[in-house]
Amino acid sequence: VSFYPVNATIYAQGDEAGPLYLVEFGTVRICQLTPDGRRQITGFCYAGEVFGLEAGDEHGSYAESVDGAGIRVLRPAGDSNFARRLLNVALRRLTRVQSHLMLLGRMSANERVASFLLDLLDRQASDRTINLPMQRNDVADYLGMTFETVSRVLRVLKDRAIIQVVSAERIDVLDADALSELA
Amino acid sequence: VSFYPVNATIYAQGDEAGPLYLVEFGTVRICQLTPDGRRQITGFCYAGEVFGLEAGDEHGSYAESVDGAGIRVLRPAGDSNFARRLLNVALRRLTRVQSHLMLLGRMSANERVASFLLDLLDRQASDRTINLPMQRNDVADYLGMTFETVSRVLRVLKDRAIIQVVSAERIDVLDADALSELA
DNA sequence: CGACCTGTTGATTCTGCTCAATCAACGTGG
DNA sequence: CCACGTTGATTGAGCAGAATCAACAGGTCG
Repeated sequence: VSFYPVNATIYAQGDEAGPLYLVEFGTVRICQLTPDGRRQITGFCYAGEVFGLEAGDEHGSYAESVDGAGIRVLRPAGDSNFARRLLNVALRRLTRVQSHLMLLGRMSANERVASFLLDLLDRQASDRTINLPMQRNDVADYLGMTFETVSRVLRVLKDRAIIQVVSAERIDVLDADALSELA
Repeated sequence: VSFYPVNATIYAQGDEAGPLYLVEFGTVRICQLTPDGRRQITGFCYAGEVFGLEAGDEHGSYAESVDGAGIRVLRPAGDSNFARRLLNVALRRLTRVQSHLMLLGRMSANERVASFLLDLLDRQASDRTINLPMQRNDVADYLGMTFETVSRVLRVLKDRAIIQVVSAERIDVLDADALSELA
């Protein structure tokens, strides 16, 4: 298990692929860049989740730690069951990415943020408090919008008494039903 | 091998998953719907491609034939190599979907259409003529925009002498470099 | 204390959507 | 054979949502 401080690169685009990575604690973002520097975050990985699986022998995306993160490297065993386990990881990721497609292709800014908050709520197994380890810019690049718009949407949700912005990195959900309604 | 006429359902959302499908000829679209009926096409499958792989035992998306399509059903053998082959299919699809994320999240209408045309050019192994088996509405739902905008972008590309719209379902690329530049 | 970074808010612009009209291609029935 | 209805594509006008540009506040760290 190795420790990555804030914004450290775990692997870069073009690096040789192979090993998988397990998040022990902290948060990781998986990103892609356009030639002219626009960034799309294709996923966040939290404690207990696995990332680094990719087709080909080169990474098409890059991974960075969002906050301080502990990462365990999983070297692939030649195990015959291993393909099956990899398949599971790949399929889980696939469904995740596909609903992300829906979000980016067909949802408004309000809906995107609401969905994102609900997803966090679910993954953090909480029913009220949400922890946002990543900053607004990361959220924006994940949701396909600008950080200003993220900020504005949060304000709208606050004004409607759906959420409470306790601090920049902590949000309390006051009305989960209204949030589901929006998403 | 069974034949599906235009717009026929191959499997529906919620159907039991399991078998894979190989496109013998024709085109298939994979779609998802929001509760209120907005549609996102997550992928097109052309001759020689495989679809139907999903996590869980229920289909999260649905598949339809775009034009007349011949589909072969592949029943999974208990083969130990089978997991490996499934993994390959899943990984190929994953990279495809991930670049689609970039397209939906970070690209303008012009860039989306240009990328789409280049992708078709590549997959049809042609260097000039593109066949569009799907109609504008399908293209729009794939690219996360409206069919009117698709039409308008095509007009812009035509006016710039980058493409030639021979007919609704056939486009000739006059300047592939300019197209790459746009995408 | 000052410099910097993140986040919020405001003003303005612009891309793409909505609504609507028109047109071409096609099929049907008189 | 032609009038009619239907469907898909194109085009136009106006509008709305989100981006851009800009100012400012709070917090952190040297």
